[in-house]
Amino acid sequence: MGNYDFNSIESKWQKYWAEHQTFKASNVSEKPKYYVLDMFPYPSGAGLHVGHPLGYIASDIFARYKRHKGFNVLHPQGYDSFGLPAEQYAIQTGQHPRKTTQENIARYREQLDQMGFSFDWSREVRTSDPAYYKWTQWIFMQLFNSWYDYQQDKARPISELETILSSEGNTGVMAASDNDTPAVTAQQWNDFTSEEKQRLLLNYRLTYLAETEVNWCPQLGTVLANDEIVNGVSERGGYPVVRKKMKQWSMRITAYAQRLLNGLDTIDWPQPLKDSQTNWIGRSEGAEVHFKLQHSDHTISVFTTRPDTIFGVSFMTLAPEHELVAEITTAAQKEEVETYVAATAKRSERERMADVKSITGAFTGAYAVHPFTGKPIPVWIGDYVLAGYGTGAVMSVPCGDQRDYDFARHFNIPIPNIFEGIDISEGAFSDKDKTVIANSDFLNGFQYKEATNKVIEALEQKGTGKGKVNYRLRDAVFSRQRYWGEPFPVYYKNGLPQLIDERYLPLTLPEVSAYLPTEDGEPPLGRADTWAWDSEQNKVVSNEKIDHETVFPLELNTMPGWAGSSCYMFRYMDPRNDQALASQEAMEYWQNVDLYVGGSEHATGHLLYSRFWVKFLYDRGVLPVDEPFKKLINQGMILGESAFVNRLEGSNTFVSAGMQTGNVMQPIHADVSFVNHSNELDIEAFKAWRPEYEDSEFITEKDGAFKVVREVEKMSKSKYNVVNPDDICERYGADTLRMYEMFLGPLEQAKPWNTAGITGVHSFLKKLWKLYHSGIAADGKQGGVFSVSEEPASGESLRILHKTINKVEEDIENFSFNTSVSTFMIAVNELGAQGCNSREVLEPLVVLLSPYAPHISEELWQKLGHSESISIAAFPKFEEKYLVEHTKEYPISFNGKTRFTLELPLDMAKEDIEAAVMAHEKTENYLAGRAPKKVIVVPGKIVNIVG
RNA sequence: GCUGAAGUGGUGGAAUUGGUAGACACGUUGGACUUAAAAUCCAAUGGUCAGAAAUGGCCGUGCGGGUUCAAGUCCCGCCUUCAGUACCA
Repeated sequence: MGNYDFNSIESKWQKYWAEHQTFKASNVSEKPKYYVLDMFPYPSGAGLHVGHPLGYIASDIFARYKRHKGFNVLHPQGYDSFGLPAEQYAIQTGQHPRKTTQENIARYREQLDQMGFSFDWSREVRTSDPAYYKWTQWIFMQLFNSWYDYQQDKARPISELETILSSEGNTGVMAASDNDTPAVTAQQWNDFTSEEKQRLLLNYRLTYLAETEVNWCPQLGTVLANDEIVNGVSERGGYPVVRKKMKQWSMRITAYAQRLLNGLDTIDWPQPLKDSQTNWIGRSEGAEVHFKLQHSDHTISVFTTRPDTIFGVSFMTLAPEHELVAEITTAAQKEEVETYVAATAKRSERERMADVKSITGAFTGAYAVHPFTGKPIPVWIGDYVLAGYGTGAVMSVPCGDQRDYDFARHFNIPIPNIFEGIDISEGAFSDKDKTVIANSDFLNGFQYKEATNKVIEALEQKGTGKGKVNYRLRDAVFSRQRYWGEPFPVYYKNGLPQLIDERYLPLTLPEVSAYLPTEDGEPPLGRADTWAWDSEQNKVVSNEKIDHETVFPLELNTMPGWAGSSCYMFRYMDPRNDQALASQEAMEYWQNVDLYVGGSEHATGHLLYSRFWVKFLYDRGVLPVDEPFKKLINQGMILGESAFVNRLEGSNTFVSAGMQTGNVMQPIHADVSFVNHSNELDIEAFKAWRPEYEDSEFITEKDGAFKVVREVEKMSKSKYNVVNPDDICERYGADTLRMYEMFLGPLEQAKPWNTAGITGVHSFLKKLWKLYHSGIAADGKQGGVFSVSEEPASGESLRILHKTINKVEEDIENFSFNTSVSTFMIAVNELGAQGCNSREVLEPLVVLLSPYAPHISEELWQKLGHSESISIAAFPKFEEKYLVEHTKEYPISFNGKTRFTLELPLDMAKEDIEAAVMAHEKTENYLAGRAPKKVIVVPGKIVNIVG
């Protein structure tokens, strides 16, 4: 019957599925819905390596499984196709990013198709497609036109705020707003010019333009959000990042801090991921305390989590960037303070982080007044206080905080002790649950909790402070000085941002002569000749037409990468709708994503931002749900096994791994394709790789082989350790690749790719094929096995089948796909040994296998006599009766009475059971009168009864 | 430092959640088929001791204690590795 010709089987079914649109999901169905989504890929020029599809395979198994289970499954795919790499490639080559992006997408699609995924491609979206980013721009506009009302705890239209302002002013408004929002009465508001009104409203809008200190990356020529910076350098490229004041769009995500936190309790995500979002949001409870300054009208506000230690304050510290620093510094201290401020400003984020140990600061000469004792408190500045957290100022309690303690020690500031019976001569005591407060007036004798409540009460009475919850989360900078991103639907009239009318969306990206910033430092869109908005004709016109009446300059920044990915999961529900993000019916039907699969690196980026946008759109009545992803699985990364050849330092001689005797070696990456599975290097291939290696010497092992050193690293082109899925599919087939990736280990764990092991899975599929066609079982026995017969199945083979169904279903539900592969192998071996060839058993087995190995399953299913696609077949049901019916009952007596009966497989010999009982009677357990609760019997082997 | 995850054969990893530790696979060794290689198939494979053998004994899940008839699994105390985060007041 021929060999297992996976290449032709796989292309045959892939073609069949495409032609029949087998996986096309309908928005109208009687079936229950299930939405399975992968984090969509950024199509890079390098194509996919074997690590990328891991999550797609897992989600595809789940999607196919759910279809079998009778669900209407939505399983779409698309591309996150705006982004920096395409733009940098464009800068180097002059090639339009649109073109490279299209080419990369075509390549991705080819690779994805090859792996037999059951995506509904009719719903594909691309973030760089104007028909798609129309809705990204639209959401931006909704944010611009909204404010956050803490009283109703939701976002509301900005027009409602205007109504409130015109009748009551803003004093009663509890809204998320800028810190320096001035108080305005209704009278003042109504007297405002339209421009003044707009300026005030910008303080409330959920996306706003503000002069903020941002992370500027000179090499990339753009600002970065906090989550795009890792260890003080840019995530992409690893370039230094400096602080810079710039006018930028920001998203008022801080308004949603508490709800983003609360929502975590309602979703089924991995705990580590929830933890990192919790930490990122960084809620802390405490108090805000206002310290009046001596000889000045100014007040310094601080946030503290330990208001109970307020009597331990011996100084205050401001961040060097604090706005009051210049004003409060005395003439005598001016020079010292200015020198210090200048010195800290010059230091990059990275230097500051690297050098946390050294203590620096300066005295301002100013004194604050203690709110309770009235004593003067010296005000210092120090860079251990961060401008971006809390109020940028702290009340320093050296006895209770190690940083304050170190600072006080360094500058000889007194360290009063306010803890009863605690020695603070060596360091601060910060364990708040183990102290009793002393030397603290009305707080004496109280512990942390009561003392905190009392202080807050007292502060509120005096009007010098209040209880407060502070969040670490910052508003997210939303502008990027890039070309390849969504343009803002914004133009500027007298420097004030105006939205273009939503009827004229999308505002499409203009053409530019080059993708670099302009000479005067403007973003690339500054090069566009046609980038002005005619507010009468409502269209983009040439910059030359800009005037003061009707034609205005458009925004030159573009949106960041996360803009397009924050709501794409809803667009899939109705991707071609040009009237709405998606129709109400579609959104009501699909609700939100039931299963989302992707990497954990998006914990504090995409996964936080999309939750924010979804909550916002829920508030505004656009979406019916307020969380995008009900359940989330993080697939682990597949790592590469790099190969290093060692070169003698400064020479052209390479030395095999076993022949290095203490010489200084320089490891060099060799392409893994030159190395076989016993770590032997193909010297000729290596020589031919680079001209400089052509004449190299090679010191080999005694047997003549040259061995490389292996090391596990991230899979990357630059490390020459990339394994390509195309090659694997070509050689072993997609079904083998799919099953092997699952077999490699637990889905959520990082693990190195090792091609050697793939033969195990591959030969399983070959065996299955052979078994069906030639009836030769795995153990070589001939028995006509699997050449399907209509005979009823034996009890034992039904038992094997249902054991397998039970285990595989359990595995899929728990995402333990790795153990299922073993289960299939065992089942096929056992059935082969049984000589089972009944259709009754084989059909369900083939269906059961299909989520993992869809192509071979489909092929065998067809051969079993079915003409319909396997994906509409009913999933085999696990029926316990097959496990039960084919077992025998044995009564077990205990202390003379029959205490219970045992269910055991039919093939269990009676002698074994009797031996078990006898063995049990000798145990201490029996002698102590304990009844057994479980009996373990191994046929022909050890027997054990446990109590 | 803090948070989280994890330590099981030569390797990747199983273990019905307290009940035969090492499933399944890779690798290795031996064998079959080949002139040979590849492919394929079969057998053995945690360590150790006894035995010609069948077989049996002992030790074994990072380390040290504990609970239990029974611990990879639970409790206490350590060690190590990885990941995230970091002067967050």
